Amino acid sequence: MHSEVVASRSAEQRDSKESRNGGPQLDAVSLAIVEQLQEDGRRPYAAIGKAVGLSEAAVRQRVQKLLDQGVMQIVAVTDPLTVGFRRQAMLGINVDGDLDPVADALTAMQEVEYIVITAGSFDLMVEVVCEDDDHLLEVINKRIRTLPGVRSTESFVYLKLKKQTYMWGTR
Amino acid sequence: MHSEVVASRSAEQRDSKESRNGGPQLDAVSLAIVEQLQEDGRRPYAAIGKAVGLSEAAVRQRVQKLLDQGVMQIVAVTDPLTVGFRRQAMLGINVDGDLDPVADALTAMQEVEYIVITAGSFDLMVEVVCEDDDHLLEVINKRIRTLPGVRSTESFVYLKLKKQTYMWGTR
DNA sequence: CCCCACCACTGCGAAATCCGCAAGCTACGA
DNA sequence: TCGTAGCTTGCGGATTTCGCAGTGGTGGGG
Repeated sequence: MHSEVVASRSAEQRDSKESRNGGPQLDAVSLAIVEQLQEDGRRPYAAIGKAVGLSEAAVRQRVQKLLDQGVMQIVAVTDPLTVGFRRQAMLGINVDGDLDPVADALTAMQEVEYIVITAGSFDLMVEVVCEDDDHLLEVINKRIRTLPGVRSTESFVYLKLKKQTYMWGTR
Repeated sequence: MHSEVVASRSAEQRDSKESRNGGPQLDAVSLAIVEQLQEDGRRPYAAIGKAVGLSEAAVRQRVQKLLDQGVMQIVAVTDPLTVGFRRQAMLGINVDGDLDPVADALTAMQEVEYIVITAGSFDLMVEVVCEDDDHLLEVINKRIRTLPGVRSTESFVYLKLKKQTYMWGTR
């Protein structure tokens, strides 16, 4: 029993160091736990334990640690349009010099819910959620385009959200 | 008691019909429930009930309905890089003619986790999650660019995820 | 080599939560 | 007037959560 996913920490742990990108690397068991919670964020610990081959308490500890470390978050996600935010857009941004100051300033804005540094014809791609056109205009024109370092922006206003999934892993 | 969020169904419900965009519109109470679960997807029903002014049973019923209707989902979200998917990209796509066939084909691909129809110099923006460069190349080049109707694509490979939030509402 | 600290896991009992169900109430529309 | 829909209260049993004590393995330090 308890053999479905063998931790085998000694074999898996070859690169357990912090990989340069950010968070710590996950072993096979934590990965399996994340997958379970990607299917259903409210799944009970005992059920997860059964699936990954761990006791209920162990799962609880791991989940708590994953949450504390910020590796994952368990939340409700919706289509913002349904929740009363009627204007949403993706912005492509080009920056002069260091990206970080701009990225940090954007992080501080609550209307900005998603920020990625990219390779390609944009340096940054950010997603903004606004209440209406006026709000969107203000955020883009007054708050983002005026940030020091921002050279140019291009806007893609959302017309319809077609798909939104969180089940990589489940393949 | 039970006065923090007054439902006042008669006043709120002016536009309760299906708005053209998709899901049904939410009243103030369901909105408050969603906000609670955006902060913590595992928050107990009783606590939510206290916060929004509803009984535990009523919250349970509403949450179940919201899940069934697909208005929201309660899931774990992570940075894919942490979970072993080492290549991720945003694609801007331009399409000849009707967008829907292309959007539907993309929806069927499990590597595509996010699809939006946009106004601007792209018709579609999609986010893809892949295991490595080979995988990414195959998805873009062999599976997406060959779809009938796809005129052109532009890729923005992710270098670093800087922010990811799900707490609109909480403002 | 022993000892000890540390960490992750297990097992268990108590408390809290979940869940289904029933009865009663109100608002609303046919 | 009747029926429906949604909420509330109350309840009990099953399940889950949570804290804590105990165990086993691993890696120093003496």
